[in-house]
Amino acid sequence: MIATLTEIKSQFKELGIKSTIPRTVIYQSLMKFEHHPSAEEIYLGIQKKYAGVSLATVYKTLDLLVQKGLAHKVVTDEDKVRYDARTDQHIHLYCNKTKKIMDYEDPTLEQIIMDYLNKKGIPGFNFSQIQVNIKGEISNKKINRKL
Amino acid sequence: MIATLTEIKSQFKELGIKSTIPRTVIYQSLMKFEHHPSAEEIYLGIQKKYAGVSLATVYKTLDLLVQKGLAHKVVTDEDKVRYDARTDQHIHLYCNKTKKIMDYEDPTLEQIIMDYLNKKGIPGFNFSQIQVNIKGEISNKKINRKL
DNA sequence: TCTCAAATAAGAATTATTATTAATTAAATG
DNA sequence: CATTTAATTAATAATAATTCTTATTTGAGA
Ligand SMILES: [Mn+2]
Ligand SMILES: [Mn+2]
Ligand SMILES: [Zn+2]
Ligand SMILES: [Zn+2]
Repeated sequence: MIATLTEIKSQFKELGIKSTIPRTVIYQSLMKFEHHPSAEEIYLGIQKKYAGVSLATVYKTLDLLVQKGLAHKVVTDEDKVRYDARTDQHIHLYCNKTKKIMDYEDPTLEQIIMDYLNKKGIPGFNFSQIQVNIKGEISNKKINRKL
Repeated sequence: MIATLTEIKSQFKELGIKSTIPRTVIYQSLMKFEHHPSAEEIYLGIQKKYAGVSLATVYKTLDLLVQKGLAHKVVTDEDKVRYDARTDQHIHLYCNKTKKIMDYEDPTLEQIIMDYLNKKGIPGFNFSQIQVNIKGEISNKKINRKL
């Protein structure tokens, strides 16, 4: 999950992304976050390691990563976009209380939904991706979940 | 689906919402929209029938409706919240091309998911609502779908 | 009808994000 | 390795959505 600098650079090269220090730092930071950070969180998180990166660059780089398929946007009903270094199909748990967004692995459920939709189809609509968001509240018993 | 003014007023009274002209007009407008409008769309749509309502009032009223359970927010990766007069469980189709959000009825699929989750549970999480968003593109064959 | 707490209009303020532009930098080339 | 140059960045201005402030208006109850 956390890639080395060399790996990132070759990944960038493959995708035709010019490799710069801000870009590698931002991408590494996004991957290291244990939750789904906003642009500002990444901006702040970076300052220790690489002060001087501007917020605009963070935004532009995140956009680039999204466009090149290295990251996904995650939206909530707050006015702030979050980013996700995971781009494979997975489910998000939204906690109404803490406002945290957690990854939830359930390949079986995803498969059930996909099988159903692939068999049935949606008249007049060509679907390419399904998104399952589950809202609720973290319950007292602590589970070590990826935020 | 489209309620009469008297119905709206009694609905408001039940929920402890003071009935005012802006509120009833905004709520009626939201219900009449065949798609999932933004605050500004409602603001503009209202002007014919009731000019003079301010945009701030539209925002405040929509927030109130959401809080009282008469409307839901619908978010997209654009920086603009949409509103939905439907508050029952239903699926949304997001068209990447037209950016339209359509309601999709599939009680069977919803039931399958609910059954699965209710049986299995999510460790450490108390879920209250699931949201299924299906992304893709409207296909050429025209289907009369609720936007 | 009168009263008054609650709601509204108008516009200022805030916040997240995007655009502009001059300076910097990374890759390609010799 | 030094040079070239197009792409990237920092700084900051601009924009767009939403929220806040406050003086005025309004609707529900007495
Ligand atoms: Mn915005
Ligand atoms: Mn905003
Ligand atoms: Zn995720
Ligand atoms: Zn809907």
